[in-house]
Amino acid sequence: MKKNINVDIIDVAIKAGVSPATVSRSFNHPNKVLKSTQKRIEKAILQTGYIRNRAAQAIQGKRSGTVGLIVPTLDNAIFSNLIQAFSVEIRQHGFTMLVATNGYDLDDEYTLLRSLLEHRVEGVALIGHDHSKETYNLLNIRNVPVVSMWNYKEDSLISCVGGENKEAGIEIAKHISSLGHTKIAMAFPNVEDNDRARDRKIGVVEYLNSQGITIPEYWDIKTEYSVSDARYCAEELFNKYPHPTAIIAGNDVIARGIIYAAQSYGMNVPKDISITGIGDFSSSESSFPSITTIRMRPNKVGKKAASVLIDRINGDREAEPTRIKVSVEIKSRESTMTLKN
Amino acid sequence: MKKNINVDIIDVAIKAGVSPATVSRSFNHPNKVLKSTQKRIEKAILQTGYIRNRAAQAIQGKRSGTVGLIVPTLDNAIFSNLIQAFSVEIRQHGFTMLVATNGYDLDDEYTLLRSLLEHRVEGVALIGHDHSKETYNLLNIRNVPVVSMWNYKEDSLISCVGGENKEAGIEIAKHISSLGHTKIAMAFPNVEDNDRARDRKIGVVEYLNSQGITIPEYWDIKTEYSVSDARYCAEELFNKYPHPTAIIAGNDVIARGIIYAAQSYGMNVPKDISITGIGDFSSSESSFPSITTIRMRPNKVGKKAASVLIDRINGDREAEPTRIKVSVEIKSRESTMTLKN
DNA sequence: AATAGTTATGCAAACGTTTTCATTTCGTAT
DNA sequence: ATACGAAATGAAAACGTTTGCATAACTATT
Repeated sequence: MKKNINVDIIDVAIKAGVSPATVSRSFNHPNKVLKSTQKRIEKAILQTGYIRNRAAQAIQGKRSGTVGLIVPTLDNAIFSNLIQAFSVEIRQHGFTMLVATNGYDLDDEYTLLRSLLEHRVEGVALIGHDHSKETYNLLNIRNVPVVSMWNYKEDSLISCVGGENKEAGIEIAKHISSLGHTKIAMAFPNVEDNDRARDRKIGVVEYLNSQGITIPEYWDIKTEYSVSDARYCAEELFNKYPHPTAIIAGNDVIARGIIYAAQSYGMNVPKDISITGIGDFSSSESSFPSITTIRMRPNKVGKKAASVLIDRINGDREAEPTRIKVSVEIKSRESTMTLKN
Repeated sequence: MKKNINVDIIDVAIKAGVSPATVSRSFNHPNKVLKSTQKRIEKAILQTGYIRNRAAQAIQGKRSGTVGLIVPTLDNAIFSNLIQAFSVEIRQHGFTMLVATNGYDLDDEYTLLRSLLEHRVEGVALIGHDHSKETYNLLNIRNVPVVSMWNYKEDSLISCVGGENKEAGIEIAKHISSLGHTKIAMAFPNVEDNDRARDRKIGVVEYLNSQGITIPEYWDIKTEYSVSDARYCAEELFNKYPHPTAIIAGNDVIARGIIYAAQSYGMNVPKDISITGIGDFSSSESSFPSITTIRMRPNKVGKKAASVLIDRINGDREAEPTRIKVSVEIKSRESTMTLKN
């Protein structure tokens, strides 16, 4: 078996009877080379099994053809819709995606960003607005095209695409309150270093307060971003009395964990207790009961963020951040109902 | 704000009062350079804000510091445990991961593989063993270190790490059959181009046949890999009579969709119907009811696959494929019970 | 038929590293 | 002190592209 590891642009050029420059042009400026020459080059590529070397291209200081993505974790429905949509869109434009996960650790994020920049990604996508000072600094100094996904912020330092999480919190609180609930619990993850969750929580609390409802500390549950931990925490809650008549969860994954807990305790959702999520992940509509939640349109956010990033890569490096607000919307489904008394 | 986009190794060298060669060595062979010189170089790096250029490194034909990963989709719990584990392990060894999704399209996969090779990934990870002839050919010709995840195959063409999916099918069928069920339905995705699902299904069918049980065609359900489609397909099934007393799903996601369907039809799982998954994804244990399934250890597979790939990258290019079988194991949980008659 | 304008191609100099080989420096044994 | 080997460093060639500039080959205009 012939191993053609080392065929380069020169071999192709020779085979096709042209200069390396022409081969290069046929990749990067196809309109600058004669159709017939292109044919010959293509044939030579096939014959030699040539695969162009992007590293050699990237070294020119031009395009590397990659963008970087840093997410807290891949192992969670929260981001998977978003990332998938982002990935598809980015590829449509000929980019390949470098992915790194930081496990919600902002220092780690900085290291990863550096590593991505070493690979000369043309742009970077991040989640949310909580990033370390070093991260922001580096992005700024190197003038990296960047977009933050998931959370809209009108005075963000960098471009962003997302919903207004505080508004999401308000909307869901409004919904629950309008159903007559006053004995309400909350289940959120640690909001430090996590602006998405923080804004949502603030929205919930502020709205409820404005309605004269306060959430006692023993109903302010801290949980991880996982079904299992949410279930566990909810069971802890159900072991004690009194029970709330509604629980507002920080996202759909947590909501699902709580619903499982309730069901395993023999409660009926929503008859015995109403439970809400935020996010509207892909399985929330088809679960049983389907989850009342706030639609944050992860697919739209992912896709839109990709195109914002690409625009920034191709466009004016000095432009003001692009900020796109994706509207949020209440999805009233089976997991909530009017308080019976 | 000073924009230091273009600081290179030479600038650092000058600042540190050494030659570029020494700076390079301090990255790649730190033991070959004096401690005191290293200190000076590090200081110069900090002062200049230098970020090394991996593209320029990769061009030497040496290390690019990246590995490629091609998965059908990111938007699914099936792969997320796996990928997360893979990603963490790969990074531990200083690699960055290029990710591409092919949407279960094998031609697309080939294109993506080419694109990854353009970026000179040092190795590639794929899912399963169903790949196009061109893909296998390219991997072979270029002698790319490669590992296939998720499915063990004793005569695989490439290295692999995974469980034996046929065995998984047999085990789950054995479980259901041992509970006394004979009226059994199946719900699998399209098994063409998907060896994982195909092997599982074969295992199920063969074992049941050996017990004298056959699955009628109207109980052989085709579904997509999603909660919503699985739920929809199951509802179609429940609309007709007779009902099976057990349903074997191709994986946990499908099982979950079926459970929702059953619950929404007022059935109790497992009292009215037993439902099984395959895979043991992270939320299967904490859902309600928890899902009886076959543990395929996605975390272990991902982690192990990463280390196999790295070994191959660093090791003998001509070695026989490494094949690691990760044992499968039945997890009997709440979604199944003995047939009551 | 001569000229100007266009288009296609080639030449050669970059791009930012790594590495081989040569040289210098240093420590140590005589 | 001197010589020797080892360790640290530098000089320069290489890696595989891209691109500005120059040239050659056409086309269209008069």
